[in-house]
Amino acid sequence: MHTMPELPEVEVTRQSFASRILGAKVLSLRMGKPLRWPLGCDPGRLEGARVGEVLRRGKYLWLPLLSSPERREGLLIHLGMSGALTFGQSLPPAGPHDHFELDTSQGLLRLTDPRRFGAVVWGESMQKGLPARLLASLGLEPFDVAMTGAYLHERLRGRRVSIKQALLAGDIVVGAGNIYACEALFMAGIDPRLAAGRLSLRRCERLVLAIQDVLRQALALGGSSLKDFKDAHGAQGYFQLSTRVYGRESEACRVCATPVRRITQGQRSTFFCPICQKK
DNA sequence: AAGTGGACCTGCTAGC
DNA sequence: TGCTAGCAGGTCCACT
Repeated sequence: MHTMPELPEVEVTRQSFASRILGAKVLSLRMGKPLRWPLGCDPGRLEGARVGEVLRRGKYLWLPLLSSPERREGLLIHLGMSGALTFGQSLPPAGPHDHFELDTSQGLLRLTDPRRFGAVVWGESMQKGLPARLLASLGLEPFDVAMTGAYLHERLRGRRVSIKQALLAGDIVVGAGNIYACEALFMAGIDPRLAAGRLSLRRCERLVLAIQDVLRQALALGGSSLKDFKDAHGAQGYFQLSTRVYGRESEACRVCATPVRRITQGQRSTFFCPICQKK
């Protein structure tokens, strides 16, 4: 029951427990082995707080914990590479990879994260302290109305990194990780090695649509389950059954049958079709 | 400022 | 069968 958390998986997770945990009263909080950052507060201070509406920003979730009317405290949660949240009233006993548990009046919220690149960080609000710092440099949400070809074109101007790496950096547009960046570039017919600043406005427009398209599709399929991603209900996703290039090295391109290539960019694998993605 | 590479950590699989 | 190398969904940070 672990994961592969790009935007669709994080959003699917959010939707799978947000309404069930809303209004719950915090009974206790326990941390296991260290995650990416320390929690940043005494776990006891959150007891008695009420859970507000769970929000998503990029691949982060914000869990508001209203300890009093004027306090907008909460927890910023990131799933890292291998994290998964589960929420329920009778979860199995905690295992060796369960490093965060929030017991509430409506169920137990648990983060399972073998690699521990994930994080649970307390903040007085989303706009203060460590949460604010982590969120500050995030780019636009892919479905923001301001997310247009013109915006992308403008933000990529002068950038010499490859378009693939520019997408992954997350400071221009959030949400597409390694899988969906590869998929979106394929759908837009763009060579992942192309310098970001050399994309024409027209290509930027196509790329925006492709990113939105692929994320929408993945969302509709409940996300990807590469290893065994499951949402907080335990339902798995099916997007991985339909990837066009990701994870398909040497297999035939679904459009032109040319073998899909795998290259390394910024220490990450990139999959693409050398024919369908010429420049 | 922008680009690059290292760091964090565990588990799984392919290959010998 | 058993060991080892290589790879995996992310992103921060230090350095050039």
